[in-house]
This record gives sequence, structure tokens and C-alpha cells, in this order.
Amino acid sequence: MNKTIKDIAKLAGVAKSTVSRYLNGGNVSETTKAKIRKVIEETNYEPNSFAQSLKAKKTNFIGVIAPTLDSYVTSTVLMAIDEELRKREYTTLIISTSKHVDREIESLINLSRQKVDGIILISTGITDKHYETIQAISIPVLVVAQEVDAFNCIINDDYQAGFAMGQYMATQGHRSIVYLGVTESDVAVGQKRKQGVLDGLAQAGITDVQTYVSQFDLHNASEVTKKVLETSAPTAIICATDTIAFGAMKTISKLGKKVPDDYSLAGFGGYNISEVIHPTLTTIRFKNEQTGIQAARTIISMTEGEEVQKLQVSGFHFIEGESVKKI
Amino acid sequence: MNKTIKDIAKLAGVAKSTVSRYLNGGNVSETTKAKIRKVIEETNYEPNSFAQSLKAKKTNFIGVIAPTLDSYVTSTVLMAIDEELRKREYTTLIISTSKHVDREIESLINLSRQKVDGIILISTGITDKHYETIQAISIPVLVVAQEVDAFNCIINDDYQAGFAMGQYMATQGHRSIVYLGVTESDVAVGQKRKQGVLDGLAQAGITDVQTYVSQFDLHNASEVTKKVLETSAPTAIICATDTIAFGAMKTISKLGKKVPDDYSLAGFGGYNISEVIHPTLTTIRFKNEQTGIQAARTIISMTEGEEVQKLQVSGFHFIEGESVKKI
DNA sequence: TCACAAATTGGAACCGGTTCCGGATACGTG
DNA sequence: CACGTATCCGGAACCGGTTCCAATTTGTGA
Repeated sequence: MNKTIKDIAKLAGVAKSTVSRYLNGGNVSETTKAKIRKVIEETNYEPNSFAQSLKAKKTNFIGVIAPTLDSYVTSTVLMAIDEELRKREYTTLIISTSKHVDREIESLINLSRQKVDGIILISTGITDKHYETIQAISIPVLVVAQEVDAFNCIINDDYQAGFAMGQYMATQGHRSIVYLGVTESDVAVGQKRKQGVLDGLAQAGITDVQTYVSQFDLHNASEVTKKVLETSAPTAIICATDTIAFGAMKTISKLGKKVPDDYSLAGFGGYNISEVIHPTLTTIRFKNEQTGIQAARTIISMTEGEEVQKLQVSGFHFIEGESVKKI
Repeated sequence: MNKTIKDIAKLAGVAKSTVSRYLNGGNVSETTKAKIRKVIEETNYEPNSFAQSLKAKKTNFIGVIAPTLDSYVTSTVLMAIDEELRKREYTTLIISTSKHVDREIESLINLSRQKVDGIILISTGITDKHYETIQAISIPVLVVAQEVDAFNCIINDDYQAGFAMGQYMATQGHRSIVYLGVTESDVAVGQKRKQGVLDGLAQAGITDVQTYVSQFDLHNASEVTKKVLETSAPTAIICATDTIAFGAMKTISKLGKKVPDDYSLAGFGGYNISEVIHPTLTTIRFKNEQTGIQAARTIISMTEGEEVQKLQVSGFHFIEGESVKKI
């Protein structure tokens, strides 16, 4: 059985208030300190943080809700958040939702019950239910990757990134282009990024872009690409993520075709694995580390009641690979 | 300010014990139930779980300590653990350590303070300090990926996997082989897997294998490979992980050489991205999902005080890709 | 209608800490 | 040596729940 502060006090021959004071750096004489220290060492005593938090209102835990763990972007952001929070003496608790919206809600409640000081929600879309729940638990919540009016947000500049990609593809001389996107329920990737691409292309006079929808995983992307190529013959395919681009690449090479000779290909993400794949992928890398660091700093400010900028936008840079041919 | 059970009781005109009983399904009359329900709905009341856990000894939270989040293996295992724990009505709290051993210790203590019911430690090596800490916090701990006598463990069969790979490489006719491993402080990968490979090769009479050490990341693996190839000219390189193999592949192609024509290459992992890379990688896939599910089930048994098998070994299967040439 | 059991409820103690308050002791000063 | 002050320490109340126990109310059968 675990020792309590009362046991320690009894063993040291002092009152439990004295032990508590010792633990929290109050006024305790050297001789009593020594006695208490001895007992604590001998018993491996660890204070019960539930009891502590009952009175102290701060736990120094920050919860992070992530849609998945097996994506390059998410894990990079998570690692950066964790690193930065640790520097500020916070502990990060991560919960994964496997992309189930109801689990996001559930996790918000779970974390609030664990009395975390703040929650970073890496989201794929905010619903009314999210809104209600966040209101109900009165804990600061920072939304990452999606833009919502009601909350503080950190987002990628998906529209501009898409725009840049659209423009680039146009300057490379492509006119017959397919866009392989994702569901519109993901506002950032499904809507903004796509709109950016379309507008970037439109600016160059290309308006008849065919768009398709794929899941986020390689396997599905590969299948969708197969269907797409059965009915249309674009010179270039722009994919909403690098993973989707890899899926497309798989299908293309299965069909005995080559990138970029038969089809040009581009993605979004900038995973480091791209360096190994031939041809290297033309893509856009978002500053995921920066997003993570920013998120950590912002949530801390929020827990301290400071005003923070409502909307923060992370940058990106364009990576020109070998997967797009100039026509 | 958040409401407490006392406020609810006052507003409903009953004793707080009655509210508690209502919340936990005790004997409460319909009329009282209705009154309390009404008040709770109006106030958005959420019980303080710290106070709850103070008395109730179970929190239904399981902590998982992972060395990193940006590896295919770790995230796959994590997702599987999470999925299985959720089925059993547990919530998973994940803490990443970024491969710092001291953070593993720190995280064990942090999680014990959060009063999780059990901890799954995905480790890269257990030190004396681990041992002491795990003893001190009296919470069930299950070690995954490393074998330690003192604790319950779930491991991959690294030795057999290595052995299989060694044998295979020998049957393909390779005699001049380099092994690109990792630090021996990682017992499973650094020692057992390597020993398996060496023994597998030795069985075929190949004993003069040169071994080198790389970090786990692509970049470093690429650099080490460069140095290796400056001084030796093997026909095959066996890498301790797929990521290392990708790093080697990068260097090889930078040198204007080809896999498998100039060098045969093999790894361990079986990441799904391998399907996209040409040539596809010959590798060994561990049953990560199975490991995760097993880990979840085992830790639950442990929290319930059941006896569990001291050592559980997960299987693997061999994947023959195009990266090894028959000589 | 009465005795007795079952259902319902309130009060108090408890979980393991923190903190306020007041008394005891030690110390420095005139 | 007496006095004021700073330091140290113990006792008690409190945080927000759960649970035990006893009292009250309700319901049942004879």
C-alpha cells in the first residue's frame, strides 16, 4: 500500500502540515527537514496528485487531441508541441481519435475531467457539437489546422499553398489537369487547399479542372487513381497530400507508365521519405515544427489568461522535385 | 466558476450524498431524480474527477510511454493499443520521450501521479533507474519491445527475424555482406536482431560480416552508408530498419549506383510506403497490430491482478521485394 | 389498522493533500 | 533581563467528491 502524507508525518514525528510545507518549500528548520527527508527517501513517498490538484487549481498538464498518429504531419506537429511544452515545465498528454469525430468530443470531456490546464485540438473539422462541448468544459482550447471563428486557431496557409501549386503547374505548361482531393468535411485540406489550386490555375486561364475525392491513405488513393486514369488522360495530377501522390505513383507505375514522362505529379506535405523516392516529388512543405511550437506557446498564454492573436498562420515553402515535366 | 456537487444539491434541495447517489446509480426516487436531472442540465455540471479518484481507486486511464511518434512501428503499435483499450472502456494517455531515457523515468512518475491504472512502456532499453522507478510507483507496468527478466514483456522475435534474413541473404548467394545496425543500448534491435542476422549467415558459413552503427533516422543512415561504401565493396547490405535501408538507398543512387544491380539491400519493418519505392524493399514485417492488441489486453489483466504470461512473443513474416539480387 | 420490511434520504466521516491561524520557541535589541 | 519580532510548528478547516450509517418515509401483508 502507498504511503500518505499522514504516514510520513507520523514516521517523522511531525504534523502533516509540516511535511506539506517541507514539500512545497515553506519555513521548516534544518533539523526537521533532515528527519522528513530521511523518511521520504526510505519510503519512496510520492504525493497523490489528485489530492494536490483538488486544492491547487493548476496541474501543469496540457492535453492534445490528434486525429491520428500515423501521419507525418501530425506526428511532426505533436513532437514539436511536446518539446516546447516540456521546456515550459508542462507535461503533454496525447489522445488519438482515429479520425472519429465523436471521439474528439469524448476526448475533450475526458481531458477536462483529468483537469488539464488547456487543450490543443488538432482537428479535421469543427461541428456544432464541438462548439457546445468546448463551451461546456470551461478550459482553454486551441484549434490547430482548422479555422473557426469562435476559437483561437493556428492554421496552415492552405489557400496560398494551393494557389502557389496551381500557378506552378500552369507555368510548366500543363493544361489538362486532374485534382485528387479529399472530403470537403475537412475544411482546410478539402476546401481551402483545393480552392487555392483551382484559383491558381484559373489565373492562368485553366478552368476545366477535373476533381476527384480520395481517402487519406495510400491504398485508397491508389485505387481512386486507377479509376481516374481509366476515364481521363491528364498531363498532370495534383494531389492533396503526399501520401495520396504516392498512391497515385504506385498505380501509374503498375500501369507501366512513368512519372513525369507520362504523367506529372505533385503533392502537399514534404515528408522526408520523398527524398528516397524516384522521381523526387514536387510538393509544398508546411512549417510543422513552427506550428507545433506556436501552438504550445499559445495554449500556455491562454491558460494564463493572456490575450492571444485570434488567428495565426504558419508558412510553407515550395519544393521543386523531379515529378513535374515542363511541356 | 465551476459548480460543485454541493451547489447542485442546494439548488435541487437535497443532500449532496443524494446527488452522488443519483450520479452513480443508487437508490433515488423518481421525483428526486427529476429535480436533480433538471439542475444538472441547467448548470452543465461535470463532476471533478480528481475528487472522484481520491476515493475510487480506479481511473480507467492507461498511460503509454513511447520513445517517439514519428516512426511507423511506434505509431502502428500505439494506434492498435488505443483501439483495443477503447473497446474495453479505457482511455489511453500517450507521452512521448523523444528517445531521452531520463524522460522515460520522468514520464513514469508523471503518469503515476495522474493515477493511471497501468502503464505500457515501449522502451529502447531498461536501465537500473527504470527498475527502481517502476518498483517505487506501485502501478502495473508492461514493457513492450524489450525483454527484461523482472517485468512482464511483449517483444518481437528479433533474433528469429534476423536469423531468417541472414539465411535468406546467404541462399541468394551473397558472401560479402555489410550489416548496418544501431546502438547496442537498444537490446532488441541493436543486439538480438543483429545476432540473429550474424548467426543466420554463420550457419551458411559466412562469418566475416562487417558491422556498422547508424542512428535511426534517414539522414544519418545515408551518411553512414556513404562512409561505409568508401572503404568496402559488399554485394549486399542488411539494414536494421527500413528507414536505414532507405537512407542507404539514397546514398547508393546519389553515387550513381543501382539497387539491386550494384548492391542488394534489405531492411526490417515493412512500412507500407515501401510499396511505392522502386525497387520494392526486401524486409521483415512484424505484427505490430497484434503486439498493440496484446499489450492492451495484458495491461488490463495486470490491473485486475490476474496472472499473465511473463514473456509474450509476437510473430513476423518475410516480405520478398526486388531489392535483393540472386548471384 | 398495525407491525415490519424496504426504499429513500440526510448527516457525518473519509480520501490525501494544502493552507490559514495561533501558540511556542528562538533571536536580537535596549 | 524584559520585550518585540521572526521563525517554526501543530491543529483544524477545507478542496469535491464517495460511502457508511442511522433516521425517516413508504409500502406490504395479515
